Amino acid sequence: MLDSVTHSTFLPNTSFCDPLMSWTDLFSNEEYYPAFEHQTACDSYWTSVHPEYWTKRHVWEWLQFCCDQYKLDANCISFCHFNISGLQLCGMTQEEFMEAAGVCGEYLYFILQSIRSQGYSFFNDPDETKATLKDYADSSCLKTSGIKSQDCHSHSRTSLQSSHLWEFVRDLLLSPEENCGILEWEDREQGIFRVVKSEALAKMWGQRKKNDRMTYEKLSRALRGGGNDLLW
DNA sequence: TGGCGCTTTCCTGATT
DNA sequence: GAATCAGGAAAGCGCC
Repeated sequence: MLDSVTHSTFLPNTSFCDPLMSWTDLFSNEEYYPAFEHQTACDSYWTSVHPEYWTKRHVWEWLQFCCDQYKLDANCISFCHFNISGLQLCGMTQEEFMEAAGVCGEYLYFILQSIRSQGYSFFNDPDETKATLKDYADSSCLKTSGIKSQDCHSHSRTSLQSSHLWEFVRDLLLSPEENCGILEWEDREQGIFRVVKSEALAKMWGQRKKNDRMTYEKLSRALRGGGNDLLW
């Protein structure tokens, strides 16, 4: 009852860039994206420009806006696919969006099309916009296999305060500084990871749940029961 | 308050 | 035979 290799569908878009890059990592790359203070959509320059004329930086600001505003899971997004200009972004098909952003791709595509059609008014009528997008998100999430509708709205970026086991494991994998060698990737592209320190993992999970009696046997049972088929 | 989803706990059987 | 792994079942818990 020790180390094991667990397979999940975690982080499907890992072919060309490090999926563990955080927004901080991305926006601290001043060569392409000079440091900027977070702005609301309405006081950002890119909101007043048609998407076709966005620069790469505008595209990334738009992505960040979408993640923040609509609670999209940034972990689903393959950021390297969006290192493109607005013109290239507008040329992407819905399928390409889904390839680049997984379960969020369809949603991002819808948002972009809304901005293209509505222009600046998209940001001027936030209530109506949110309602439209929420309706779309609900229907989109419902028909997206392997992900629960609440997940589309409830969890955003990496947080070690996650209450679900699969979030806890995901966050450990996404946080090497917290990982301490407890988990390590076997094949990151296929989402296969190894539990190196099973007892330590169980102890950490037990501490999280305030359960001194947690064991790896129980933890692994919970992983087998619900985590293996989840889309992370 | 009931339904639902997730986790915990205990158990059994298969495999090594 | 012991250790490990996998899964069934039921209860507990929190959330809506």
